[in-house]
Amino acid sequence: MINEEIADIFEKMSRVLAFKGANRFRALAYERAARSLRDLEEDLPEMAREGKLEDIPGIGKDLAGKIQEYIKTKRIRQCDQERRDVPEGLIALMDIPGLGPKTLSLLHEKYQIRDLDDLRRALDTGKLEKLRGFGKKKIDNIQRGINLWLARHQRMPLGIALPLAEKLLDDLNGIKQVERADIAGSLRRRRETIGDIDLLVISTDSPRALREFTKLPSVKQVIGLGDTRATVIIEGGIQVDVRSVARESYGAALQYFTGSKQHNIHLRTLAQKKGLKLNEYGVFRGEKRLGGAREDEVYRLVGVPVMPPELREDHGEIEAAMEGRLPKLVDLPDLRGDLHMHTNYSDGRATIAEMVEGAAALGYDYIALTDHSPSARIANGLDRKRLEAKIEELERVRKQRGERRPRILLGVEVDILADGRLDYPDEIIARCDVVVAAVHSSFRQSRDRMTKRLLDAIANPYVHILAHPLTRLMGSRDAVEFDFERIVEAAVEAGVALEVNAQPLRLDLTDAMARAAQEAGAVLAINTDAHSVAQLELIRYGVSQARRGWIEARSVVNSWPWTKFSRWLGQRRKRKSKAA
DNA sequence: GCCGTTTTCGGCCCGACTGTTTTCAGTCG
Repeated sequence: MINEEIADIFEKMSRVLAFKGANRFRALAYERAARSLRDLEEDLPEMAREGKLEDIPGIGKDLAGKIQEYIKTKRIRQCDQERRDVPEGLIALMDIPGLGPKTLSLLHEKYQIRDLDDLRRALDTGKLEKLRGFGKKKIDNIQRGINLWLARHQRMPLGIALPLAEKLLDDLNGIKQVERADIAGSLRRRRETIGDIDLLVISTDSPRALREFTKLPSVKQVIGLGDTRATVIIEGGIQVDVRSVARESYGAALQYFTGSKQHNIHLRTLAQKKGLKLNEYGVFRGEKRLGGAREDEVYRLVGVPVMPPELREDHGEIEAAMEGRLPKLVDLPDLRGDLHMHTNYSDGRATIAEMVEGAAALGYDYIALTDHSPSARIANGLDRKRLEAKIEELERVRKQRGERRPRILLGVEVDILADGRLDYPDEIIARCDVVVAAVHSSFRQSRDRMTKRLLDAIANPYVHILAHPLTRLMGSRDAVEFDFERIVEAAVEAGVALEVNAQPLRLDLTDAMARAAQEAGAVLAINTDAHSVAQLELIRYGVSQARRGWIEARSVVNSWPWTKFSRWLGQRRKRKSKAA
């Protein structure tokens, strides 16, 4: 997409300028612009045609001209020129922790270092020690930064980071000097991938508490240790920052370290306009401290109602809060059922009875057991005969449990074949209470074919849910390509729900797509796709993803009471009979 | 390079930590 291409150019430009020692605010302007373009929903060429480029935050006359130039010629001359004398590999090195533009610039000038290999050679031969300002510690730090960079080149999925952080919280709470500990940062905002783990504590003796923290068994390496902050590496090469603050500043610190950066800048700007100063210690007017012990107090003083962390991306939540139109985000207790899970009839590990028992423990009112259709051979998809066997067993479990919840619905996860047909004939899926359709093969079809394929599936009157629409697997498989707007439109028209799949490597739909779908009037289903009893608990990742997408319970079919939900299940089929 | 309820110039979020510095620059979040 052209927006991304231009954002990349601006991002690089920002780094090139910093490297060259240009006015740092000029570099910052490019960085801001790049971010703004990445957040943009509209197509740049379209906005250019309508003369609306300068409406984009951070885009002024000059950058609008550069965007125009790129749309016309696929390049931006001034950016190409600026980049000419800066080696490509050097720019990438700015991602290494501890290496900034100034240091790299010096290394380039003195030793002609152009890329990672040059840098490592220079380190190995001990050349750097001769440079002014380069002591042993600094050189060690660069070496460590390189290792870290190589190890965690990719961000960690939320589903790995959150349990690790929760374990660390337990450990912190076990330290005598720690009064309270919380998760902050992108983890608290539940971003789908996490760079570092940020933790915050109140302590009776901060230096001591932090020292104790660095001695925990899970800590592999101490990067930094001060009176208010400790930075360590834990197992798996993950960086953890712990900050200790006074009780009266805790709310301000929690707000500050939760971010996002853009959200904070926006909030600070508002504070400034009111003549206030907002930092991690509190809200101040001049020297006078107005508050900061509680997070909601910080927001209130700035004149913005507090909002859930998942919204804090500066994607319109501050404006929405001030205008009193914050969404009532869906939450875990809202969910009354899970509509996508597998048993040992296909590739799940647990029996029907075990899955039902697990769902009962979560307090669900209804669930659908959705095993695979036959073309999913690796997943042991059910042919007609085994489907009959499953139906019989399901009946047995139903009888055994009597009136006890959850209600057990016969479901199926039917493959959407490459040509758009479903992997069961209508007469079979018509017998299922809940039909979940999904792509599991031919991922690389053209955008047009994939769009048609999904439209065909949505058009089938027995389909209730389009599962994991993007079909991505983080770190191993890219999302399939299709015209999302058309799919949403068709789903709204048909009353088909789009899934927010809670599997940590899927998180599919994305937050932005879920939000766009809800805005277009679509309904959603938040499901685990569980393959074991334990995986039923993954639901929280689906919920946090939905919350990041501003999703309200009213849009989530499996938060609806049984009568409303069962009516929705039946509605599709009535339409069919009306049409027939 | 952007931007404006201190507005067309002069700011731009702001504080902690580190290392090597004798008073601060670089980097990070």
